[in-house]
Amino acid sequence: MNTLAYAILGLIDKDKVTGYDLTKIFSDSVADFWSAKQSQIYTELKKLVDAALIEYEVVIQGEVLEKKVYSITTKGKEELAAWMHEDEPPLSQSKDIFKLRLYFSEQLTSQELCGKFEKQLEKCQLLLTRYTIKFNEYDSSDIPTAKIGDYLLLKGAIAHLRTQIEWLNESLAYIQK
Amino acid sequence: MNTLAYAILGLIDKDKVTGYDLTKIFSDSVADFWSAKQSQIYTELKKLVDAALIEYEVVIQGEVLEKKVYSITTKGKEELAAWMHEDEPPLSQSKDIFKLRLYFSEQLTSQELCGKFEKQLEKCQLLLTRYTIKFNEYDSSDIPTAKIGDYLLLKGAIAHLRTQIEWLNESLAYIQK
DNA sequence: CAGCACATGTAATACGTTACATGATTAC
DNA sequence: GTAATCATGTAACGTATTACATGTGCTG
Repeated sequence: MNTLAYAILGLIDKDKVTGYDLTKIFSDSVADFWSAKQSQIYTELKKLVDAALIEYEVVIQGEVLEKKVYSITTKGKEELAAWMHEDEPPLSQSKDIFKLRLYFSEQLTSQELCGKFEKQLEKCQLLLTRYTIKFNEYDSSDIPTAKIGDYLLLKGAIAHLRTQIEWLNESLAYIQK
Repeated sequence: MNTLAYAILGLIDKDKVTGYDLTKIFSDSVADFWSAKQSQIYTELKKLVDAALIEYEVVIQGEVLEKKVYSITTKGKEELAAWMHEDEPPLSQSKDIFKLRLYFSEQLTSQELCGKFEKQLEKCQLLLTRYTIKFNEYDSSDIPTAKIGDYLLLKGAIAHLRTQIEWLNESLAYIQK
């Protein structure tokens, strides 16, 4: 089983969802630390059903539209619990094209590089705004146990973005001088 | 052409290297923002030679061992320059199993979660130490133009790790209370 | 009734990892 | 002389993306 399978298992365990719901979750709420495309999700769901780790109930939406609402099985819960207790792998090595290009920055003029930094800054600031809005929806004095993970992750993502923005600004100043 | 191809092109442009050298570079110096395995590197080198973006000279190491020292062609330089000027893609979505598990933290006891945070902290601290040693090798008042990218990237990686460590410590305190 | 969101699936292709396979050079 | 490092390559498999393919439901 791959990580995506466990991610799906965990999400279904949190809440009964359809494949469509998962698609949205993987492109929005958990996108900061895991992502998957629609086609991958549907194929993985099928495998999980075959492995009897999840099952589904067909629900009629409107007149005829059948949707599959998935839930986790006992066997699925066991698998998920076992995975949760596994040792963590080495620190994740992310791939970042912006940084890669920066490593080859001799190729660009100072002006061109600054332009790239400015665009990157904008993107980070936009995302920071979105995350901050989300964060402000929490009442920090009263986080329900089930939401502690979400809360801490969001806090981490915001801290990371702030540091990134600070670094981009400092680097920009450094290049301009 | 995929990003790995451009990464290799950029590295060969910086310095004549062998496939073996690239393998080390991708697992050490640039691993923080791009990585690749040995098998992938050798296949990609072959493709780049076929596309006439790089060429190689066979050098005899010792008595008989033939090694291929790659260099970039004019066509390769053009391709690299074109790629460098492309617009940046959306902010990279990294995949992080530690964070994914944190999202499902209800599955774990407080003690278990703390254990995971402590282990993660150790890993981050170890890496920070390594990066700091590297950073101290620079004379910050005199960075040669060709090394500005390296320097800024290292600075960014250190800032990122410090923030990560701070976040892990705060989160640990939060869970323990 | 139009346009967007909801809903599910498959096929082809591309990218990445693990494992296999082999041999020379160097430093101790 | 032996172990670590240098050096190159392929095969099989696993994971991920893009594109194809289709149809319903809801809101204005």
